[in-house]
Amino acid sequence: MPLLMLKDLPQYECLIKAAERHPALDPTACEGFLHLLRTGDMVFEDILHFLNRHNISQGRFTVMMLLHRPWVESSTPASLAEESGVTRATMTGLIDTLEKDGMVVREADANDRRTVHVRLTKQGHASLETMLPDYFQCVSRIMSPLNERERKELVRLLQKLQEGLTPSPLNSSTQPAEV
Amino acid sequence: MPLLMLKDLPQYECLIKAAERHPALDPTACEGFLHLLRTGDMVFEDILHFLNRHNISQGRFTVMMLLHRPWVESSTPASLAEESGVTRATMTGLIDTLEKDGMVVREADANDRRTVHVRLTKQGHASLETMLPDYFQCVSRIMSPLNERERKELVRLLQKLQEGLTPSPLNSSTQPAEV
DNA sequence: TTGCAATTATTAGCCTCCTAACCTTTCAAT
DNA sequence: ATTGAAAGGTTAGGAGGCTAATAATTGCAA
Repeated sequence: MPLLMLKDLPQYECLIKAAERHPALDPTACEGFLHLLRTGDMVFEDILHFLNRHNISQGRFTVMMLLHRPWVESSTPASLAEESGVTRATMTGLIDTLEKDGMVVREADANDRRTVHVRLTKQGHASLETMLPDYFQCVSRIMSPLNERERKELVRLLQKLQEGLTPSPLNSSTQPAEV
Repeated sequence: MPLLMLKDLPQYECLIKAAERHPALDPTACEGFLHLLRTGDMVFEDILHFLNRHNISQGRFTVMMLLHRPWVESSTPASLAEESGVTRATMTGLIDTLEKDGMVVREADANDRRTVHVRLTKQGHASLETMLPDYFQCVSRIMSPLNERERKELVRLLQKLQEGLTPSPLNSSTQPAEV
């Protein structure tokens, strides 16, 4: 289900009229809000086509990207869940499928018998490298309507919004991810 | 699952370095792309809190909003599915739950015995009116980091992206929605 | 008028996420 | 040493999407 379920966005004039009935409605806020969700949906739908082309789910692709980082040789389910933003239970299922497909292997930890290490297989690395050019072309095409200056301005505005939304600044513990 | 599964966004320097290994990677495109999905996720997470406060799902809230439009007295499941961007099968389930909760009623069509009309009950209208002030305050708070000029600029940039993504301009058949 | 295609709504079954509970292992405090 | 809390991974069950198939109805065309 898309984040924003409305197929057609309300016109600005409609928002103005609706604001007469609803004092709390801020038209420009609503307009920006709706366009934000809508654009995210359309971008993600484009990415879904990429994922379908390569017969992989969003979750499995993200796990493979995380394990493909040059300085990461292996990782644990808990760490992958944390970096991905899914629960550990969900990560177990993602790893199950990836392992069944021969993309990753589970390995026991020598010191702590609770922890498991997940590593991309040779086939996993090769499979991801096959997808990446298509992925980056996809991203470039999506952003192509904006020039360099507009992209920078967009990022600046989005960062301002993100700062206002960050619940607690304590989450900057882990190292930033890489593509 | 969030649209973007990475908890921490890659730093711009990481993108530069990754571009050395991947010729197709455009750093500024990736940066904008990642921030766009990330911001959409954070905004939507905020809305999820609103929905949980009022014990309603995103889908059911959208259906009630569509039926609450002043010029809409009733609508059909097919039309609601179309406007919401979900399948008719999904819409059947949403209406089932709303009907069970007394928010909407199904009514037979006088002329076409295939079609069903869905209408908000008095209780449905009242229930939605109770949520709306909280909803609009939520939206206003989310957009509060940007001033009027920045909001307009954001909408302009997002619209440019949307135009590049629109698959076919034939979809402008239905009337734009209202909040 | 009779038959066939299109449309409406629904049902059934699948997938993937989630929460809650569970078992094992580790670690720390007594 | 022992016990209890914390952490890692997994399992079980539920919610909500989706596609595909089904049943009833309509409308058009031969």
